[in-house]
Amino acid sequence: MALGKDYTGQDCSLSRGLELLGERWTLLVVQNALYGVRRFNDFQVRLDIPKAVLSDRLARLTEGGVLEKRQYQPSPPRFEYLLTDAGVELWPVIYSLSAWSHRNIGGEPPRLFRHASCGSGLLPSSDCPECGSIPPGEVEMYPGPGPKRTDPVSRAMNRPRRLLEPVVPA
Amino acid sequence: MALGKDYTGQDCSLSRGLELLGERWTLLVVQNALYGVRRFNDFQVRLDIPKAVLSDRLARLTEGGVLEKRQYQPSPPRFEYLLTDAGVELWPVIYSLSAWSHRNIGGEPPRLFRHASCGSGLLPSSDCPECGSIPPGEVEMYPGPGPKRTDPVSRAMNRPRRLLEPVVPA
DNA sequence: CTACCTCGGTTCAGTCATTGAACCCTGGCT
DNA sequence: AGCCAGGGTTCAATGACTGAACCGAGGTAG
Repeated sequence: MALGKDYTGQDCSLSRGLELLGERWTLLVVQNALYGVRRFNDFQVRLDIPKAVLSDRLARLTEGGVLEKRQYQPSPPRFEYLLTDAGVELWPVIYSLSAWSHRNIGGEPPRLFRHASCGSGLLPSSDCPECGSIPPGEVEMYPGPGPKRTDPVSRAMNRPRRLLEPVVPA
Repeated sequence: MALGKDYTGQDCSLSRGLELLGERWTLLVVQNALYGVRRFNDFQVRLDIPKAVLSDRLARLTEGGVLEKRQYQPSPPRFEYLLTDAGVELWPVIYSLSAWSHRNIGGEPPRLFRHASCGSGLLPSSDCPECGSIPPGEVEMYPGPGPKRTDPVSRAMNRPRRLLEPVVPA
């Protein structure tokens, strides 16, 4: 990750994971991909991230097998970044870290999550208390009490929706 | 986190969590604290981290309520850093990210984990497949097939042991 | 009493990453 | 012909990380 140096000498899987995912912005990009963001411009608008950094992060995540870059129309050529299966498997990591942060740092969450088919809120592990482990496609996201961004991408995301459902700004 | 700028403008808990935990080395420090490392020097030896950075990370984690600094002997004055309850709650986050990295990036793990009382390996969520959610104190860590560091702290850690049990280098 | 050792740091110059603004190119649209 | 959108690249300034050197309090061996 940062500073050209990797975590050489470290012997654990975590350090290898952090080389790919541990840089600034990277996990927020993955989070937004889970929320349905797919296009360069939409990531940029929603995250307020410098374009050069976004470009780098999308490229690394693509190399690393977390995202896949696809052309979604031939002309003008336009691209989107989709989560791979490996990328989707990051949902429990991202949710559990969000949940930890909410419990231990505070702040009102702008978005809440529930199991779409039974309506239960999720456990910190991202499991459903009634049904156990559930895939992200069955998780419904809906507005919570916290403050929300007002850019078009965030507004499109604030309507109740499943994870992974593509965001289409107005 | 990095660059004096925080993730201002972001509206999610995750960004607040990453301000505290998302810097280089921070999560590895917490991981090693879960593995039983407590002293400045032991972190430094095991992680090969610049002392200035370690000093900064321990201070931030202490401010942030993840660690607690304690003097464990009066003379000469010596200190240790213990995980708070909030810090211990990071175990599922760290384990699930490690497990993801192992599945999706590869490499042999130097350490494996099982539920001490029933002997089952852990699910990716860090739950026991037989007993469900278990506290870190009931997780036993034992050597896996992967390469291991040979510094004294790592060697002390490579004996089978519970999470959180203090590491005592030879 | 002196020299040396450990622990737990701090200081500092050099290197590398991030930022934000400016620019660029392709291909529509008017 | 001129303008716009999407998806980037370039570049100077700023800030973080690195590694080596240094430091001070308190033991301890000679």
